[in-house]
Amino acid sequence: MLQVSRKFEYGLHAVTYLATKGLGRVVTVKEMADEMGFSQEFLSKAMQSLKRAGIAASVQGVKGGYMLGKSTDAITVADIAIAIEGEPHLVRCGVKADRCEIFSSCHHRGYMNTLQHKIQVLLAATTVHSLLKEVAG
Amino acid sequence: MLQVSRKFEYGLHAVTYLATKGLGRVVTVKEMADEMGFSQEFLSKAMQSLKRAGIAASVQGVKGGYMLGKSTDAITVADIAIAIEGEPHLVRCGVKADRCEIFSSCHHRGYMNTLQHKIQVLLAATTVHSLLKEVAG
DNA sequence: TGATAATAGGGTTAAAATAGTCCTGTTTAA
DNA sequence: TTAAACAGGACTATTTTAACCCTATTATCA
Repeated sequence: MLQVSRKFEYGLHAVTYLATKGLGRVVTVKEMADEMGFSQEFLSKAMQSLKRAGIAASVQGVKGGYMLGKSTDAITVADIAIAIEGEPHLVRCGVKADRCEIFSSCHHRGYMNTLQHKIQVLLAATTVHSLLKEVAG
Repeated sequence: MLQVSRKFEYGLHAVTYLATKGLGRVVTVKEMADEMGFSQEFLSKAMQSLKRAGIAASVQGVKGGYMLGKSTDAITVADIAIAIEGEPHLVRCGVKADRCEIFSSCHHRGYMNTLQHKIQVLLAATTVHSLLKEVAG
């Protein structure tokens, strides 16, 4: 329950990595994968998602790679999560109301939706900029 | 990402079901499974977890079944989650530090631990009693 | 006292989600 | 025109979750 996917972790690490390299510097997926010990192909998928969301920008061709698409204080952890995992659905009936057999008498759907919103607020409250100031504990 | 397991949903529904039946009334797994459209065997596992955590109490033998083990305002959503899923680990390095390849230079471990704690606080802030007053939306 | 209806729980299988790989195409610097 | 990189579709492997099966135990009741 409530565990973040590896793809999200890769994406978050990649963003902080790019951030430490500065806004303009182009970094290859290979460099990041080697540096952090991730699967290059899989990290590549995460980068593509980040690019589509505008969080990263890419340069194609030889000497190509990725860089940040925005400043570090314009990217929140929520942005990265949504880019990589899509909109979260804490509880199943949020996704498929017709599948839930006790939909009409459900006692916790409202609560779960509220909870999901609160978690989203928590994620949106942290920018990459503030994350970089964190010390590993 | 960030989706609750079916076992937890079953458990939560079962607890609210027991709560509506009153503290003393013994209810069988069969009744709950039929009523809510769940797998009887799987719900049974969830009930066993809830019992071990003291959230539910059981009566064995014919005429046996489950009832709540505490009053509804002494059971939080966090209690149910921990009973069924164990302590949550939002991020992997919280589970296996030695497996994480960038442990020493990790920029987000501290943040993730804090985040996890905040989510736990959110879950602990809702009792079954307050949940029953929620209206499905 | 034996049949039955229930919880308790170990072990196994099935299904779904996640993680990772492979391959082909496109872009572009040198 | 070659090579290094991104882009992305399709596939496979692994892991996790969900469900099922089977046996044991408990306790009611005819």
